[in-house]
Amino acid sequence: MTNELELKQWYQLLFGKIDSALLELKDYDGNYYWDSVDPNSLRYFVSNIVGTPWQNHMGLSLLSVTDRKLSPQSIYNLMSTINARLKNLFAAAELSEMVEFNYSVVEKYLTGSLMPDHTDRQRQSFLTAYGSFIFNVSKWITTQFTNEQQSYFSKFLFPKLPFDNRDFSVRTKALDVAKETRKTETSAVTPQLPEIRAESHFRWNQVHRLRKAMRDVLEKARHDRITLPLEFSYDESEYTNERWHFVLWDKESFGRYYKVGTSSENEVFLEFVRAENLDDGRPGDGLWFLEILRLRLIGIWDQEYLEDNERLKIVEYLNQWGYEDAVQGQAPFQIRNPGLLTQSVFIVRNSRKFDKLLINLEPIYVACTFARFALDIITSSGARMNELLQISYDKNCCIVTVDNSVTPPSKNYIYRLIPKGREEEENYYMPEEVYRFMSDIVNLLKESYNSSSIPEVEYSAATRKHLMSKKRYIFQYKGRHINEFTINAIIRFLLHGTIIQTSEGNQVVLKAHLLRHAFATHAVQTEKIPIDIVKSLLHQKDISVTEYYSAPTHQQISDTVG
DNA sequence: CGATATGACCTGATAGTATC
DNA sequence: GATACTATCAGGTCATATCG
Repeated sequence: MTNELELKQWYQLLFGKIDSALLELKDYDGNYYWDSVDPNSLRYFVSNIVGTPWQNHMGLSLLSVTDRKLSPQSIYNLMSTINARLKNLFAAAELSEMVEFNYSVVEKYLTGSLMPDHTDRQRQSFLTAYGSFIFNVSKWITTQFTNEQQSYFSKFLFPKLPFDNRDFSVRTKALDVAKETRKTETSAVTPQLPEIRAESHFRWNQVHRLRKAMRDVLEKARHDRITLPLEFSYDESEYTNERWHFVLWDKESFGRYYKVGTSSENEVFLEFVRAENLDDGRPGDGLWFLEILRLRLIGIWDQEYLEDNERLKIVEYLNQWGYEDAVQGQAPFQIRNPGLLTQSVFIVRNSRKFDKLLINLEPIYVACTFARFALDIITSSGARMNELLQISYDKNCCIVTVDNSVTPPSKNYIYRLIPKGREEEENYYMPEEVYRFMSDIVNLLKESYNSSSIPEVEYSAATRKHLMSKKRYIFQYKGRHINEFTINAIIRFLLHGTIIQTSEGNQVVLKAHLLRHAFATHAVQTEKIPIDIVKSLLHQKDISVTEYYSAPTHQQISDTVG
């Protein structure tokens, strides 16, 4: 018996640290409660909570919310919120034991006399999370345990508070403010939704053509046995009416020419030389992202070696595009997937060193491709981030049905994805174009994997990960599922420089969820789709949520009046 | 080795929504 | 309509890779 226990990882981690009765607690069927604790939460518990005065309180709460089947993400959020706050509170009020912790401390915090620099929203979040723990534990303990157990564990109950959220109006206030912000931002994006999609296609085409031009040159060079570097230019006439000049390098030739070395693979890359207007020969703008490269904004740009004036210049530039926290080092184009956007050490260092505009095109092309795909899906279906990420290349997810009741028969293109709050797949209808572009991505992936199939990868987002198995997710690269952080970064990259302003003239920072709001508003107000249809398109259960989403924007109201 | 660039993993705030 | 839960989004820190 003891042996069985000692084999368990949680037992090894917690033995001798937390209360032993709590550690060995079992349910009616004789299963240990700690067995079902989510690994992520267990890790957090071990590294952050063990050793604190509230470790047993938190442990009991953790078991209760786990047994009551809250989602792993919720549990993690609750636990980390409360833990962070208790840490602050104990330090600020100089407490050392749980018995000293009572409602007066919390009251001081909630009224702002303790830790005045915290926001109302933080105070309110703590109260909500704390209340949730108390609620769950008290409900759980009275239904699951004998009287003796109840009285034993009562010493591990967080003290009840004589007030709840209703006593503090901060929540409603905070929510109203947030809603209003969201509303003005949606208002700015909605009228531009078609343009956003068009712009993303246009820019993707630009990069696509550049990649093709580069590959042609490379092919020719190899065929004719010409050594790099090699200058080339081509005309970008579709919109820009410019001729762009580049030099094709590889690391070896660049290294020889500039006397620098590399220990990594010999890859080709581009140097952007100049753009000229085809009519009058004046300098042109070139690609939309050149300034991002010039300022080295991909990834974490706020490095220690930056001179003050360089830093100032970047902050100003980012502020101009709506990144208000730039001064704190906000990194809008930081991605969290290798192989996307990131230019490589060689490129970045040498760009800086020789003041050249060097471009590692493939990571940019890949990023733009996924960004375009994501934008297509969100702007045509209003899908959430988590739904987007679920799209996989297999017959259970991608379904095409034929409707024979009309002539000629029409096809429906459907993704089967699990929406928020549910456990079964539902239908997401897509335009045919989305499906067509998906096969381009599949080809890109096959090429990059150098294989006739694409591999199954682990689901990346922590939220709902427990529902998602390893699959051939479309949003993947280099053997990894692309995560939500990356998606937002590449969307911002692809649409960078698109002017989207609120009525007050503030530049809006795009993110996936904002586009969902814009989609709903656009569908109801402009496309005149009935609200109950929009509700089902968005996979919402409650029509009042859809109504809030799709209420007319300020812009549309003023258009009507004007 | 030192400096810079990138990656992996952890933490936590805040927005959104299903449900009571 | 409020609450309780669930999702999105972002920042921090430390480890590792790259190159002089």
